[in-house]
Amino acid sequence: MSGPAAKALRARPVASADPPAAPSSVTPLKPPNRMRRQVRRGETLFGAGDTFGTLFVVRVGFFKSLASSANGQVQVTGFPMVADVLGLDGIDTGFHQCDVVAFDNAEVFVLPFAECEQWARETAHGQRMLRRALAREITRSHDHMLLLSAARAEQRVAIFLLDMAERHRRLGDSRSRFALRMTRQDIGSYLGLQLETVSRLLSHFQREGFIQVQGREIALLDFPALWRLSGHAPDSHRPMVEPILDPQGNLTVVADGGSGLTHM
Amino acid sequence: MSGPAAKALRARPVASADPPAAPSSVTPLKPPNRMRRQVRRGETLFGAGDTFGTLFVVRVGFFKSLASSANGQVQVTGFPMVADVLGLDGIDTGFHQCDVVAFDNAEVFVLPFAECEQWARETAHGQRMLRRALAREITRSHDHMLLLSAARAEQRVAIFLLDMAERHRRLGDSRSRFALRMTRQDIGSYLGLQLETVSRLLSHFQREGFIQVQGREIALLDFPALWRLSGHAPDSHRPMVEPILDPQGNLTVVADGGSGLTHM
DNA sequence: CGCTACATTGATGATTGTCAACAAGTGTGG
DNA sequence: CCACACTTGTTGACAATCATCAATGTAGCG
Repeated sequence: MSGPAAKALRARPVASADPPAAPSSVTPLKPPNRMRRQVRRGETLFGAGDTFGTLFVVRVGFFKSLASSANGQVQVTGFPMVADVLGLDGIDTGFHQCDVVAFDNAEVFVLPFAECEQWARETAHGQRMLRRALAREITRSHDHMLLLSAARAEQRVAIFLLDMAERHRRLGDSRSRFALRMTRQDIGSYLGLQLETVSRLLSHFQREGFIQVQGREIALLDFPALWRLSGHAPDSHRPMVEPILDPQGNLTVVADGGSGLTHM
Repeated sequence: MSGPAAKALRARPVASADPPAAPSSVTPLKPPNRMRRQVRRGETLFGAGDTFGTLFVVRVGFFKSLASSANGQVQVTGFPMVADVLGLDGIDTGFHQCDVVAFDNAEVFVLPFAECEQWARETAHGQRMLRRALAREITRSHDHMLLLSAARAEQRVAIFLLDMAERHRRLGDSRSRFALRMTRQDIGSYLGLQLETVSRLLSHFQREGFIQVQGREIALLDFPALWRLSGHAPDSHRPMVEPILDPQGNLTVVADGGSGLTHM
């Protein structure tokens, strides 16, 4: 799967870059727009047990990631969407730990991990990007653990809705009207609740006038009320650092020397 | 709070190591045994909001790590013990997200992060170690999320006991008799339960003859029963890759050229 | 010795899971 | 085009788990 650069690079861990000589001192990650992959609705991008070789960045579409425990239980661990990084869970063991499934027809950038490693080795920026992608996953998990152990169902659903709203806002969509791509069961699994509980609470929120639901179409009508239910402050979302996709949907890959030049 | 090395290193992120020049072409991580730090019982190794500058590896002692949410809730996210890596949560933002508190008088290796970065940049092994430390944290979080959302109280406590047993075994202690360092409340917080529930279940397990409890002294008497309760297979623990401490309690830092030489 | 923190146990109730019925939407094939 | 199966979502009734409140016991520590 990884390009021809892969094995050549693994062999010589440090050293100067080898293939077509780079114009500047540092080879950028690659022309990323060439390396894409289509994933059709319902298809898995990768599955638990697959050998790990590449990272992915979502370019179009929505996904769910599923972790399964030793005893065979399956849980939704996240809903990756545009600009999210996928595949980090495979770095540790060399095999993916999660299934990642597309809700829609989707498209991802494919980043052979060997190239990412090289990039990280040769540029301070690359190193930072890779590390942050990993570290952000950690903080995200911690946040979610807190939700799962310390919040009541009402809080969880409110937090979920606000999180989805915030993520849509960041992508330039409306934060108050959007379509959920996942089923109530997916939401329940993600939040550690039964699907009936999710459904009931959505109905309840609607009766109270906080939201409007019709199937998977959601409109958030009363953010202050949802914030109150969630127990969080209005601005309590973690800051976004160094977005991975530019507004045009291209990968931002920054060379080392310059101070923030965006490559494409 | 972090030692004197911290700010000096933050200032010069890359560059060659500063103190005594390294003999070989690749500077090993450092003479690690010199960089240690004592933490007294009840002291915090670092706290949420502290500027991140160093990683730590536990050499002696037991800790708890605490995450706090935006709304002020606090949860125990883990019980680091010997050979565990601490401080990874600060990489993302540059500030620590957790408090880490010592249960006993403890001692940690101090790894200035700038040196870790350099090590990771210059050696394939270093890169792998850092990445794996991060990635393992991710898989650990996923496992814990599964526990928090999908397991019943009885399961959670059984899993907790088996996990503690396994970790003690790996450190060369008895896996069937050990002392819990944390309070019932800490356990409850970690497992997403109330302290009374933990206490009740421990008593219950004892009545059934699965364990023997007296305060914090625990003896596991019937592993098959606990495995059954936990819903896991006997061997369901993730494999250990490349231990960070050797049997003598020294950091294993491997230079790039050799194929597994242990430094000290 | 008494204070304090920690642990155990019981009684009670709230939250949420479970079971079940039904409605609405979607796609398939006759 | 309609009947049909199938998935998803909603709502209700009920039960179980676990949290809460409270009382008591115990161990460490000045």
